[in-house]
Amino acid sequence: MKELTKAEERIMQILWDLEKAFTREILDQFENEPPSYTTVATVLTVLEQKGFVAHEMMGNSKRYYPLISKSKYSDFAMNNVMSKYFEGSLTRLVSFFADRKKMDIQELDEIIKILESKKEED
Amino acid sequence: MKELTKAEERIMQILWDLEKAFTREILDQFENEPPSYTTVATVLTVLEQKGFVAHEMMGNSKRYYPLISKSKYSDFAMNNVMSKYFEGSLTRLVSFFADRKKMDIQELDEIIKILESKKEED
DNA sequence: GTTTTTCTACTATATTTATAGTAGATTCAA
DNA sequence: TTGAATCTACTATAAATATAGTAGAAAAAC
Repeated sequence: MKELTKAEERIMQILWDLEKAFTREILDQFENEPPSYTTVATVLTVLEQKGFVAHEMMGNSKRYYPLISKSKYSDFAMNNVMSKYFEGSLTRLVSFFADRKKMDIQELDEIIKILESKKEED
Repeated sequence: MKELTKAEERIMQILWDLEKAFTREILDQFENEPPSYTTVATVLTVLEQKGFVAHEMMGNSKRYYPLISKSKYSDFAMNNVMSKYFEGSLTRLVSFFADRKKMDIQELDEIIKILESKKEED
C-alpha cells in the first residue's frame, strides 16, 4: 500500500466518516479555511487513481466511497511507525508510553483486561 | 515540531544510531542504492535549517549530531498516528492490536507486567 | 610540491504534492 | 426556455521534496 499524503489523508478521514459522499459533502466537512471545490475534486481523482476510493454515478455526480477501510490503513500506518521507532514491538511501544504518559488506574486496568482476555483466546 | 520527510527521516535514523557522524559516515550506512554524497550533504543542511541537527567542525569537516532525540521524535510521530487513527487512546490502540495480531502469551504477560508496575507508581 | 581525493557551498533539476482555474455539460429555478 | 448554479474533465501553477552536479578550498598521497 502506498502512503497517503496529508491532503489525501484529510479527505480519506472524512470519507471514512461519511462512508459515501459527494465532493460537495466532503467539502462541507471542512470547518476553517476549506479548500476550493476543485481542489477536493482533484484530490479525489488522485485517490481514485491510487486505488483508495471508487465512485458510483448518481445522475451526473460522483458519489465516492473508500476502497480501503480505515482499520486497514490504520494497521499499515501503525506498523510503519512501530517498525521505525519501536522495532515493531508492541511491548516496546507500551513501555514507552507507560514511561512518559500519565495514565490513570482505570485506563491501565482496562488495557490489562483486554490483554488477559486475549490470552484466553489461544 | 515539524514532520520529517522520508529522506530526512532515513538520515535521522542513521544519525540517531551513530550519535555523531560525518556526511561520509552516514553515506556509508546505506546498503543498497546509496544516494550520492552531495544528496546526503544537502539533506543534512536542510535538517540543520529545520533544527533537527547541528554540527561541530572537525578540521574542515562537519560532524553532525541530532538535536532532537529519537524518543522525542517517536513520541511526536506516535501521537500523530494515534490521534488520527485511535482517537489518541492507547487503550484503543492495544485493543486494535490484540484483535489483529498474533501475540504469544509471553509477550502479553510482559506487557501486563509493565502496566501493573505502572499502577504501583502512582 | 604536484596530483588526487575529499569536503563544503551553492546551484540545478526532476518529481511529487497541494491547490485551484477554466470550459463545457447538465440540471434547476423562475 | 433561458439564465444561474453545479458538476466533471482537463489544465495550470506553486510549493515542497528528492536528488545530484559544479567549483573551489583543503587535505592526503605520492
